[in-house]
Amino acid sequence: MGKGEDTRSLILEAALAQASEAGFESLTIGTLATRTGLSKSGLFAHFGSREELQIAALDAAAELFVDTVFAPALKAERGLPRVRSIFAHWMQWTRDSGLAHGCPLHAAAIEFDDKPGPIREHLVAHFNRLQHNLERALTQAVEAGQLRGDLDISQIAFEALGIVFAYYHAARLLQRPDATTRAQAAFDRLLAAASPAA
Amino acid sequence: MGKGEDTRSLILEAALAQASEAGFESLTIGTLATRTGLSKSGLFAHFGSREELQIAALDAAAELFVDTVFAPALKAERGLPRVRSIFAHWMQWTRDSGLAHGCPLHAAAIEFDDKPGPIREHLVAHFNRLQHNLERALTQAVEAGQLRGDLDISQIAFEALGIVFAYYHAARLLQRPDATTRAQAAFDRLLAAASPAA
DNA sequence: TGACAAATAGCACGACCGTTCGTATTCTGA
DNA sequence: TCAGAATACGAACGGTCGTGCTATTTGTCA
Repeated sequence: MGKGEDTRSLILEAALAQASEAGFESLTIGTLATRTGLSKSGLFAHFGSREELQIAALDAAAELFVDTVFAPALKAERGLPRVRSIFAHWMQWTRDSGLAHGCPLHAAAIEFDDKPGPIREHLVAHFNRLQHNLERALTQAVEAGQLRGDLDISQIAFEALGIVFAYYHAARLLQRPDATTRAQAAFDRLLAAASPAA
Repeated sequence: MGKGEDTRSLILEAALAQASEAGFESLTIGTLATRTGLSKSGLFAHFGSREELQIAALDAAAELFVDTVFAPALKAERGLPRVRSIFAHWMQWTRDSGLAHGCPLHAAAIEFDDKPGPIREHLVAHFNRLQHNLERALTQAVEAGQLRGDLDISQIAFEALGIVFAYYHAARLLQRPDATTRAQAAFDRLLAAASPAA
């Protein structure tokens, strides 16, 4: 009950767009107030502090990520198809979720990797969950006999993350048109080396 | 001639440390003035604008990167040894160069990937140079017969960059002790798949 | 419909931002 | 040594920052 909840999620929506464009440091009360049409103090009252606002936005981003990347991948069948589906959704998740500019989680990862505090802790938890979800999908592919049994799952997840980071870098900063192709090739090679046939 | 040059490089040294700790957005006149013991206006006079200061710091970081990563690798012999040397220096270049905290270039890459302007252009140029230097070393390994002749050099460079990004992420944000091992394993696998024997 | 709570606005605060300008200090070369 | 240039400082500016406080509006339920 209450329309406070409504405006709160409107604020968070604007916050995600802002974080996507210019990072979490740019998540300022004044900017967000202008963006939502609220007054500074009116917006402020919803969170109590800037840090709480940043945490709320971070958690919202993580939730949106799960909904956009992992949830749809559940429709693909268990094992390799689901792994490939996760990767495909992952690369274009900001587009799919309306965050036209970069991945807020990636931005936060660099901005807060050296700043202890609750934001950093939330961020680490989100990335650990991402890693865990990814490893589970990979494990299922192993169980289905689609990937080698002696595989180091954690290593595959590590390298997959790297491919996505390189993709973001090439696509966004360098604006390279071959970014998608390169990332896909890297991922295919990663899975090929992990398949039992070889 | 002149002591202006001296203080200027002292300022840039402090700026690199600051950017390593908290990113380029944290490169503020006031902070840097305190850090160097100069007055705000005194420091300001050396650059004329904050943006010029940021550009100078960015260029200094890129120069330091080349001196710390590529220059020492020239001592290793041409081909695979040099490629491996580059990678080894790359992973620990911030330690080697006294920037105890993250890589400023990596931070800048995320902070400015969506902000057009001279800073972004400088950054793109630096990363293109990095890519070029890396590809040259790889090409030499191909010419020496240490890597396959039909190799897509650019693809290898793309994936190597991804491995380094994943390493930064695991080592800094997640503080995972296996970060170095994972990155080295990924790089070894990358080179193994590119070697002619297979 | 009226009372009460929830939500929002208005205003002020101290701090820091980049920048300008006039002045003082320090260095340098003849 | 002494003039002139190079360098650094201090104070002030208009802005924006996060955050309190007090009103005022808005929504909700008996």
